[in-house]
Amino acid sequence: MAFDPPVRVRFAPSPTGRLHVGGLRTALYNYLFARKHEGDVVLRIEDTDQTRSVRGAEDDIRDALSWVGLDCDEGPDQGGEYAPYRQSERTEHYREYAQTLIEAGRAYYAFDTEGELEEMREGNRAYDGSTRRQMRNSLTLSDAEVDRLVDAGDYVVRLKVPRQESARFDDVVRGSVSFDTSEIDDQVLLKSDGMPTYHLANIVDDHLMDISHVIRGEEWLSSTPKHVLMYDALGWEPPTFAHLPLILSPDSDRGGKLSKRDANELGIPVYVTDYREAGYEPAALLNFLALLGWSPGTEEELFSLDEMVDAFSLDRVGASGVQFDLDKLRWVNEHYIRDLSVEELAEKARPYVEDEGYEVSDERLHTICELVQDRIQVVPEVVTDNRYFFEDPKGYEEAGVEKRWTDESADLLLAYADRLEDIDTFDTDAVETKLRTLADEENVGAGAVIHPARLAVSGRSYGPGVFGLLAAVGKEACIRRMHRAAEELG
RNA sequence: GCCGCGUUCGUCUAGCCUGGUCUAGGACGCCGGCCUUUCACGCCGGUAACACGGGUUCAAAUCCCGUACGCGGUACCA
Repeated sequence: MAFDPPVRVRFAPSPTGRLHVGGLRTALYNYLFARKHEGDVVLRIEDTDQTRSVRGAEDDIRDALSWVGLDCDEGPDQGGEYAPYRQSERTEHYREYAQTLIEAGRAYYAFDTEGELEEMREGNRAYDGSTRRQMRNSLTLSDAEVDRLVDAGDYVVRLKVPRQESARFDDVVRGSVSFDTSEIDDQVLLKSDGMPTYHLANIVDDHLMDISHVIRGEEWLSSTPKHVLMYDALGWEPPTFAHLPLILSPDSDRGGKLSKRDANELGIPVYVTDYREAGYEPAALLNFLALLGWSPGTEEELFSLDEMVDAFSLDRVGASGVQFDLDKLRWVNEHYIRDLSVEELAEKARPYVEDEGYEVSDERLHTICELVQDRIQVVPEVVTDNRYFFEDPKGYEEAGVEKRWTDESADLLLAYADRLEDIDTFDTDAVETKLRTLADEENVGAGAVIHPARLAVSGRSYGPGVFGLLAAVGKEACIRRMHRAAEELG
């Protein structure tokens, strides 16, 4: 469905740090909406704060987006007819419109020092219609003085917010939102270093780039009336706004936006590229994120990117904050892992296996992956959850021993180990046959051997089917581990 | 503090706009069972919610008002 004025959305991160999952979700929703309506996605880098800019951040953003496969139509890399796409390279535009605003009487120069501003704030006043007359600006100083100060170059431009008006706008997810302008202060538009603030740059670029829909986080909701005032002052039509619910920390006691600290303390990655390191499937991350704040209205939960594009609609986006749920992400990821071919899984798992210092042949890794594929949730668990494939167990799971190890276990295990010696082709069928005949001859249930064998070889009471497990661990190791378990567990 | 936004199972949500079909549906998690003389997958079942108080109405999760709570904003940060 294409819109009349063509849909153009922008994802506008600031390179003050690596791309956050919340940022990725914003990018996703923009992407889904644009693709759904056959529109364009613009990547715009909002680097107007030179002091907070972090080297490498832009590369990380690029990396993250390309890893998950959200491709933009225009941006610093691919260019486009609205270039440049870095705000630091567009300063002349901002200066031009700041000037227009001043000439229209909708903005003014201000020369207050930091000390003067501080003093005002201590008096609990805001720089607004009620105080601007007491400050040092082009509204209170003589023209000659203003010219002199402007020439000296040390000034800012502030928006002249009208008193006692209502600034209202429609938000796709929240409906009509309105603010009384007396609550809004005279926001700085152009900083003393010549750079624009977010507010100015944002509306100038959105207008110049023909952005039709502004889809961004709720933290921007309160600054939107300022933007609406500026659109009005410049005689521009504002875009359609959609403010997305914030992603909150899953720790309800802590509350607030999901932060870097939560990441470390709750084991949740916050940066997109950390999800890559942690072995999540990019498609799964996207799928999970889509569901965090949006609902298709059906009972489907698993979507490919294309399916999401199809099902997406902004008016099915919720308005309340959502807690990040790592368990749910893992569940989604689990499904994507099952959809992988064994070869793909093995290929993805290899680096994690090698990082742990283990060596393994392609053939054996393939066998291991086959065994564990439907019981892991993230790729690295091929090794972290199944170390016994690579080294002898360092101990035995206590609960398992308690439940499964009996007085006769050691003898049965030793007998089984003996019979394993006779096997030439040590495969799943062979170890199973040996075990079942032993159980028959000893007149015990197969479980009487199965459980101790699993415990001895893997150190645990759960895992892949035992016979496949034993075969994959190999003859020598199995026999060695059984002897050791018989000794240690008696 | 002030302003704005929000509030359905522990969590993500459907339902709310267009009151009755909601003894509130699904999913994650958790618990139990089946399958497997093993583990998991799978399947089946269970657990658990309309923040509170007033209205309006024959009827309210759904509409209105208030309160509480949560979140966001309140910078020459984005």
